[in-house]
Amino acid sequence: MSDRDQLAHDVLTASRGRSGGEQAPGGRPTFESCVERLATAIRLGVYPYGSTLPPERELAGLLGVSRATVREAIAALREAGMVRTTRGRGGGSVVDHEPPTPGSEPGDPTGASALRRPELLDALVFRRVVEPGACFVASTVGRSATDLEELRAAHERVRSAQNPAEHRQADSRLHLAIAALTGSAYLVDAVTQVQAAVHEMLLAIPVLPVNIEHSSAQHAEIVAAVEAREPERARRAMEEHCDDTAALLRGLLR
Amino acid sequence: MSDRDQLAHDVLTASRGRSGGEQAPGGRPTFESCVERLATAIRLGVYPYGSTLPPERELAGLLGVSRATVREAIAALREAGMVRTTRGRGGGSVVDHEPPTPGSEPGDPTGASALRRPELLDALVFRRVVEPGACFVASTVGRSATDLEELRAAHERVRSAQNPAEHRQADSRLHLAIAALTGSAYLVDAVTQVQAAVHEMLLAIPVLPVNIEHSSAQHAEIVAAVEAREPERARRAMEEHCDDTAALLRGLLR
DNA sequence: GCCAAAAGGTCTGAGGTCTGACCATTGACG
DNA sequence: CGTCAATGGTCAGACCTCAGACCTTTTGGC
Repeated sequence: MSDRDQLAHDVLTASRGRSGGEQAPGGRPTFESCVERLATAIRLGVYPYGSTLPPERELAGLLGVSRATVREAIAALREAGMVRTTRGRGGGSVVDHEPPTPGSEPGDPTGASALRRPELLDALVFRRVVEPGACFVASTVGRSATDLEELRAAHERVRSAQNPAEHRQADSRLHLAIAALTGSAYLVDAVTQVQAAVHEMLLAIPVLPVNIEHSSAQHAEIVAAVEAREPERARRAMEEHCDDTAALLRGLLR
Repeated sequence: MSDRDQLAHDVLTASRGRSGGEQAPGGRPTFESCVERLATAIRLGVYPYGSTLPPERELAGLLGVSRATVREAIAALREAGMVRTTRGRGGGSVVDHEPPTPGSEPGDPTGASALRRPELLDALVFRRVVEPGACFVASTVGRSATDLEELRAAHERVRSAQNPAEHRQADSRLHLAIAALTGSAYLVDAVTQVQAAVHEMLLAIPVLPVNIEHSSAQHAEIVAAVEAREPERARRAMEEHCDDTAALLRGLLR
């Protein structure tokens, strides 16, 4: 199993969306959580645009559900325009470019997420703990050459992103790559959750080029510290990165 | 909703046991996760010995499942000897003293948990990130007087514990109380997970009085730092505490 | 060009879970 | 001392999910 597959496994295994504690009363938690986990994995760049999702039978194993449920989830993604499915050998579901605002609720996203705002702000607190911690651990544990390769590739993808959407996805992917360096499924799970929340928040605010530049400088420092195996420096750098992002989000979301 | 109820909500909402990614093929993930979450909440001292669990209808809401499933889960706990159930007004399920080794599998726990050892060791890594982070946050955010009262009460319970089992439970409760200080459901969730893992590991090794003494000194320092609102000091103290516990566990579990 | 492998598409019976209502028991309160 | 509200106990129908086999389509390799 390659590193990418391992990361995919961890991300797909990540806790279902914290919908406030209670599950949907409709009575179909499994199907909905599958849709959410797959959509999150795609949005966070685990399966980039144009790539092919694993076969349904494999996804069923990764997600821990039956193939029938996976199929329903993929059908939902297909209806949402996130994937295209073809049959036969070499076929599968390829990730399509996400439409601008395909949201199931046509209402404005800010209004819809008003109920989730406390949870999203909580995610920022959690992130300030988890991501710097992941940087610290990533700077101490032994990591394979392929792991480091993944890290550099993810960093490069962030720097060469052509548009905000691409940058956003590559950014998430970089943060996940750092977490994956630790080899801790718990940490990857936690970072997946916070990145999903951050992603959702960033979609709701305007992204300025100055923000991206600032972010890129911090990314460089973080990656350098992790590669140099300097735990304290890596943690500090990620703390600053989280603080700045959090300040931006807290300011623009209120 | 009181602080205690809020904590109960967070703990019960915590992610289901990370059974390695895949769910039990038997096909009853919900029921089993209910049993595990309730048992964890009891073991971690959210519902101390002799206290009464919330009514079934309320638990159903907290756990996000139907009352029928809650009833099955409580029935399982009853068969395991963890609770006693009485009917009528003022009745309910009261937490009974846990029998020494009621485990569903009569096999030795070490052998049974051999498969989970990588996950348990991973929990130690995650803990080293999450608990110090919770201490840091708890030392920065505003906390209510009742929150601080909870903290002091939990600390006092640890110090006055009469036997190892009681000490173990009070210790978990103290760590949860610190996490609850942050007001972050994510952090409480994470600490719940790591405490459940730590609890499981500590049950498998002999506990020496010298370990408890060492631990108590660190607890005092941690609580003092949190109360004094010194984030760096609190984090550092908890890091040491986690490192020492981890060293003990890693040494005795291999 | 043929064929086997790889993928999605379909079906069926069994079993788990949810919703919602109703019954039975008991103690708190007037 | 009686009432009744709170609590556990029970049931039925609908829906969801699972497992596994089988079919259909497509393509890569011989």
